[in-house]
Amino acid sequence: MNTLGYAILGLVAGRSRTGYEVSRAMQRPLGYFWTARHSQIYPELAGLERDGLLRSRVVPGPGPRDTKRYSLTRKGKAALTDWLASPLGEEPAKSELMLRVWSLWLLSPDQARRLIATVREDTLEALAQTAIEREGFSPGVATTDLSDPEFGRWATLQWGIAHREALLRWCDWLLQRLHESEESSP
Amino acid sequence: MNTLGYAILGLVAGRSRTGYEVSRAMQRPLGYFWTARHSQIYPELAGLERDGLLRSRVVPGPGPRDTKRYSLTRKGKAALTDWLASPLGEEPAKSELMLRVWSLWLLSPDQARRLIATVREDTLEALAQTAIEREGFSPGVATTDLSDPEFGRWATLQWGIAHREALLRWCDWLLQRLHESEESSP
DNA sequence: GGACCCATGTAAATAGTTACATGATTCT
DNA sequence: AGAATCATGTAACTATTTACATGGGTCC
Repeated sequence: MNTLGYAILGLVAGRSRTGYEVSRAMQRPLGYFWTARHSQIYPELAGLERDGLLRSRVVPGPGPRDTKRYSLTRKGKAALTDWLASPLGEEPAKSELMLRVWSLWLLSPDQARRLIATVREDTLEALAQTAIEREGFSPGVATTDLSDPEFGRWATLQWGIAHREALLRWCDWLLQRLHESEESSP
Repeated sequence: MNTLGYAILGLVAGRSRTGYEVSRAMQRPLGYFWTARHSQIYPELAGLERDGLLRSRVVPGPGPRDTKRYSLTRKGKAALTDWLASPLGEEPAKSELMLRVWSLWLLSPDQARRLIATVREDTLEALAQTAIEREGFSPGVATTDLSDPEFGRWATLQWGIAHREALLRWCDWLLQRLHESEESSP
């Protein structure tokens, strides 16, 4: 079983979904932590059904064609909870931003400042977006009750905010250094 | 050009390196932000040399066999700086931890608490490790001078610390909620 | 009429992991 | 003697992205 499979099971566990709905959730909000394109999702859904972790029923969709709506089987729920409680390995971090920062010394202070300033702007925008998402919750069951299927969305949203706020502070710290560099060696 | 190529150029830009040294740096410290195994690195190095972005000279290594030591060409430096200043897309986030948190409602309060407590412990350990790494700097040129090849390592280390401290606070926040849940529905 | 959303698939290519292969040196 | 580190590569497999393919409905 691969991680994408568990991601899909986690989405379908909360409520039944069509492939298209899974696909949209993998853009946002789950996409903040795990992304996949529809070309990866549809074959994976078929595989999960073949393995008896999901079941589907064909229903007339809102669109022109029939859609398959997937829901979790008992076996699927067991697989998901087993995975949740299993030991968590190291997070394989991939940050193109930090990769660029590693080589920041090759840029002029002004170019470096522009790069970080842009990141700051984008982060600020993303924070405004999360503020909107947060409004969809207040102060519902999900924010206090672990057994609510929305609890995870709430908890990960909180991390999204905390993460971006930390990034914002780091940008400010770095911009401060860069301004100092610019003054001492213009 | 792919991202791995720029990661390698960034490593070789600071000082010449052998494939093995690049490989180790991709475990730590660059590995905190971009990882690659040697099986991916050696072919990529060969490709970068073929494209004229790196040049190598064969030197007798400390080990039994001759090693190729790579350094950046003018063309390679130009490619790297162009990439650094180019528009930065969205960070494709992949966090298995947050993927699990999404489905946390499926676990008992006690199981959930154990998962997050383990993450807390691991984060604390990682922070202790970064503290050791930070000592290698104090208070050298890299911490103030953007033109120092070590500046990026310093700046990314700062982010590593800030990121982990934010994660720690989020764990504490979530554990607080989970204890409340445990009391109200045991 | 054109752009965009709904809706689901397959094919081809690239990126990344795991396993195979080899062999000297240094530490325990 | 056995394990770990140095050192470099290839082969097979899995994961992910990009492109191809199709077509109705809704909004402007």
